[in-house]
Amino acid sequence: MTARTVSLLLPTRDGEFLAHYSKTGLAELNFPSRPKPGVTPEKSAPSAEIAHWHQLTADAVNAILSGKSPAEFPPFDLSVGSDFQRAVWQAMLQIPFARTRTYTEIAKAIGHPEALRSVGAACGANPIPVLIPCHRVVAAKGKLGGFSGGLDWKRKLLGREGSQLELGNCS
DNA sequence: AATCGTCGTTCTT
DNA sequence: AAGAACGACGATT
Repeated sequence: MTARTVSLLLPTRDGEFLAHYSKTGLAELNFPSRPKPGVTPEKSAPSAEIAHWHQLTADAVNAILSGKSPAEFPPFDLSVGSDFQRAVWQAMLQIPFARTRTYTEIAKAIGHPEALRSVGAACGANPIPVLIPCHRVVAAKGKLGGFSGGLDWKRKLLGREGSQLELGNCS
């Protein structure tokens, strides 16, 4: 029995994202090219509370896409994740705007210095990309690592934030 | 370039 | 319930 969620379109200059809200907050955010299969977006928010959350989500997403630090986030519903995954996602939220961390640094930050590979898996399982900035997690030696939404998005997001990418120049 | 260590999650018995 | 396989990694050979 899956928890009921409300899905709303989120137009940006880079296409229409799709945001999913549970009873307690934003539960999932999809990139334009990867809508969650089998869901049809609502025409409008069914409650003032969700309308407010959606406004906050839209503002935050648009801010980041414009290279600006987001002012405010909606509440997140991260109840789907395991303890380990939530710890990783929380750690990613601590990464300052326009900065990056390596998978190893995140692993150390949550007290599992050896579990860096699992950290990568948890990044891929992040239900709210862009706002939970999985794009700011990069591999060691300036390598980009991977990205669930496609590496082009990771580059675009980091570029918009003005992060310095030292790619490929480390042979 | 190929291999190995490492560990949480997911898929198979 | 238990074990094997699989990674958005990193270090070594």
